[in-house]
Amino acid sequence: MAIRTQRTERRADALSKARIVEVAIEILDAGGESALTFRSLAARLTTGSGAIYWHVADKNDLLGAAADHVVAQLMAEVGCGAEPREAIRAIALGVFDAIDAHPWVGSQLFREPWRPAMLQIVEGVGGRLRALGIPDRVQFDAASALVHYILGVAGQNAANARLARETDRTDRAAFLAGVAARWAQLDPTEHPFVRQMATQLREHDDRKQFLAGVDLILAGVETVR
Amino acid sequence: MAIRTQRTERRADALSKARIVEVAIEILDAGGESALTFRSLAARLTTGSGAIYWHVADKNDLLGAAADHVVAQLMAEVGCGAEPREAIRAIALGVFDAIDAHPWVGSQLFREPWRPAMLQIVEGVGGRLRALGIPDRVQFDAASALVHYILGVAGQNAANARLARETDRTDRAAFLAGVAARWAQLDPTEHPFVRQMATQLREHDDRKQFLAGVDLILAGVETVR
DNA sequence: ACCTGAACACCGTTCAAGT
DNA sequence: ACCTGAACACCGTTCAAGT
Repeated sequence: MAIRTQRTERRADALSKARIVEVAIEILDAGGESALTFRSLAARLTTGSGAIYWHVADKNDLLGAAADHVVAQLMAEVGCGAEPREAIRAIALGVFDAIDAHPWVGSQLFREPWRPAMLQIVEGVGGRLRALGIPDRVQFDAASALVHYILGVAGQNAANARLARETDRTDRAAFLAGVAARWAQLDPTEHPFVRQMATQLREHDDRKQFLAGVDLILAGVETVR
Repeated sequence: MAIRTQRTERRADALSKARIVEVAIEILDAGGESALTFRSLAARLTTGSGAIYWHVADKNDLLGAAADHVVAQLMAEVGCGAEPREAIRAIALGVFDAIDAHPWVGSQLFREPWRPAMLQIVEGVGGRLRALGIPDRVQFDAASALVHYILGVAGQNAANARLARETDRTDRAAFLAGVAARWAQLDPTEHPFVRQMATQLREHDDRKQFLAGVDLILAGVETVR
């Protein structure tokens, strides 16, 4: 029974929360939120599904830790630019691009506002607003507005990515073109604006439009300075 | 076997999509997203779980239809105020209050941007922006910014409500106080802004802050007019 | 045409049993 | 201390069978 004893021998790469999160991110990136199950994760880690619970409280904790890891990495890459406005833009774009690469993060950011992911984003944006030297009251309103706007786009992109996967229109441009086509067919008297927006949606750069929204809020902040 | 024949007799209130959605909303409001299952729904409708599939494609369709119903009602109540800026504020507050009453709607708004719920919000906001007579380009950026901001707050409130239910801190004020307490205990050198924000969070009116965000974006729009 | 409810193929989570 | 994997209590969805 040499095979048997070898099988149960202690593995070289012992299980750890870091390793579990790492593999979880790989599964999420490859197959979306529905692909991550304790069974698929255990199979990839060549262990039992129950073993994961020794390192992770539950699935919520696992998803939260995975999102924290992605956001921590992105915030480290953003660094601390000199000019506050530019730094805020960099953070916003960093989150946008991170959700583009890991769509499932978008829906995770909302859960548990005391998690590192959310705290880092709020601190990153709010700290730069404080550096702008605007009144306290405005600081909090502006930080809240910017973070909620970023979350909103993140959540929408996450949902779109899920739908794109289901429809087999893998890339974002093709998916948005599909949405535009639907919008364009709406009743002109009931939805004149959405119809007009559809033509824009077909050829627009949504990353650029995202940044335009950030600038719009920042411009509003200057107003009440 | 009189009982048996009576049991299988056709009910007075026949099943319909409208009736299914109505009861689904009741369950969602009472017990949150996790309370709605085809089994619980079938029990409340005194029918088999399979019967629901005759009127509804799947759970996604059911949740979407429920959210559409709530949003349609709220948009009807908002009406069409004279001044565009006031109308946008009214729509935003309408969505905010609707999610306060039906938190599960918050996470549903993201899914399928061609659903009536999303279309009505985009049209409502965008149409009023057009009435302001600003350039096309700015109109679309502003509509995108406003809708994504509203969605972001909606999603966050939905997540908070779910957490509040799990923690038994049913009302929003108590939940936010709990978040504030956590934030206040953070490391002052790592999270100076979030710590300062915590004291604000404890006693602030988040409905008012939500409106302040809308005004901030509208002020930004005036800038590029 | 519409409804019934058992059956199927999954989940997350637990836990006695192992090393 | 850490891992294993069967078992439990659920899900959404399907579908033969009924009226």
